[in-house]
Amino acid sequence: MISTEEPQSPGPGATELLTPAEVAKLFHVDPKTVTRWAQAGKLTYRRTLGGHRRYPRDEVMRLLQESADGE
Amino acid sequence: MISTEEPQSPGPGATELLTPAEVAKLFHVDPKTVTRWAQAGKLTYRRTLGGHRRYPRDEVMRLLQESADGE
DNA sequence: TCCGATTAGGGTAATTTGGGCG
DNA sequence: GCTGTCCAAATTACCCTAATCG
Repeated sequence: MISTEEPQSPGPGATELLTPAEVAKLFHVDPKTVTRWAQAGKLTYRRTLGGHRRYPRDEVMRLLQESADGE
Repeated sequence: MISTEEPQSPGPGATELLTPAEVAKLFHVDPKTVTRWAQAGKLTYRRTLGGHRRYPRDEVMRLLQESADGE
């Protein structure tokens, strides 16, 4: 059975990365807020060669689910 | 990323979230009252990494219709 | 290389939280 | 029991310019 999840297949060893805007929309906060979370060590991130932050999809989705009260 | 504003369809696994102020305006009550509804278990919610509450849009809209009706 | 959209910074308002009171 | 308001602290939102992304 093929997984009916996201059609993204980065491949082995590669992590799906989300832009600050994507993370911001998931939490319904400002992209700047996501940046503060990263600076506070609440979010892991990688940086592009130009200095922009990219966030691991797995990390973000996990935190999003953990934030639910029904969890 | 084109500015394709999509107020709906946030994506799989993601729920559209509203701020306490938005919910408060929809119900015409104080944001504090919305917080009490959440604490009382009458309203499900998620937390930002900073501790602020975000409420599922569909949940709020459903309760809003129920309250408007003679339920 | 040019170009639109996004992001990084910093600084300042506005909102939210939690408790308590009426 | 339920709601609105006051308070202080913390968090988030919006303002700007310059640089980066695609």
